[in-house]
Amino acid sequence: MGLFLSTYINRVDKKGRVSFPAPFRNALTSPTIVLFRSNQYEAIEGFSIEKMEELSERLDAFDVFSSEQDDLATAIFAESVPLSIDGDGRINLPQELMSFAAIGEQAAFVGMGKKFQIWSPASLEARKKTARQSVKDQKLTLPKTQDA
Amino acid sequence: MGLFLSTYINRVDKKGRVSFPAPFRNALTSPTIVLFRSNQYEAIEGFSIEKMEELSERLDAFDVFSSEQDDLATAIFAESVPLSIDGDGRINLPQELMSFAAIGEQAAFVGMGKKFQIWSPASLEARKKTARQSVKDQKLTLPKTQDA
DNA sequence: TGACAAACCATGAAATCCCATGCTATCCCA
DNA sequence: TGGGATAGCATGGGATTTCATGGTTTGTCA
Repeated sequence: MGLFLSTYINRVDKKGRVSFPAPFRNALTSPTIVLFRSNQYEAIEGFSIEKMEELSERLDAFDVFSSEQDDLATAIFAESVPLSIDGDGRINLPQELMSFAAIGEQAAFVGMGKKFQIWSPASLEARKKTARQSVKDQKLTLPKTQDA
Repeated sequence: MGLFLSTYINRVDKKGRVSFPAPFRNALTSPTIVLFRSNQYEAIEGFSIEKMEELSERLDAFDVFSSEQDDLATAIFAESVPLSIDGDGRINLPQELMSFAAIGEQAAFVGMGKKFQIWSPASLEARKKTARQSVKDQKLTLPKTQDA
């Protein structure tokens, strides 16, 4: 599976339909995604269905004893919404998620590698600013991979 | 994967197409590159999509739902622009990146080893001048191993 | 039969592909 | 070594396809 990269802003029509960005579609191996509320922001978070299955396995294997993880997993799996991409490359954003993320006429699809988020464009701008700042301030860097 | 070396200046046509220098193409293993705004200069930076995949793996070291992961992913992946090189060896420079780097009719491709930059030729000249001066003044040398 | 969701169709704009051209560097052979 | 043939490359223009987006019809289920 490819990566979700870049940011795309698409229009939400009155039926709640939005075009799922073509590059994101190409990153998927199956036309099904899973959406749920971000636990940090007023935004929607999403994975491919494969990633969701992988998460589930990981939780089963390692994290059963962390109650914190368990709560999170429970919340996510319980509240997640599976959506399929229609023949025209669109998804139907559930009303409840839209209002949670304050999404109106436009939705910003934000690529984050293996996951993506959906924001109201206005909130996203602020978020990007603080993300950049936070990386700078905390001097966050990516750890090196162990060479195989 | 080979290295990006030397500097090439190519013409940007009215559709926003530029020939991606042949030696740079040969340095790639897949015809997809990723561009983003340099955070130091008014220039575009880029590398191969493989590099991006490597970054994604490193990001996996963080917990999926941690704010560190989120900050990094937002700062890195959300701002990037994937582009594929067409059958004629050209890319389509997004308008937004072009104006950020003040690129008009010509684009200068600057090889920097594993990454490259794209400049407006004029800005590049200025930059080269100060870079040379800085090397002279500070007697900069290369570390034995360097971070990307 | 009515209401809602899903499939289907239409359209304009933008990105991509395809073909053509001329220039330059390289090759090849006398 | 000279010089013509050849191939690679940057560049331009037109044709074609993709994509986002809007509307219409069909299907489904109460």
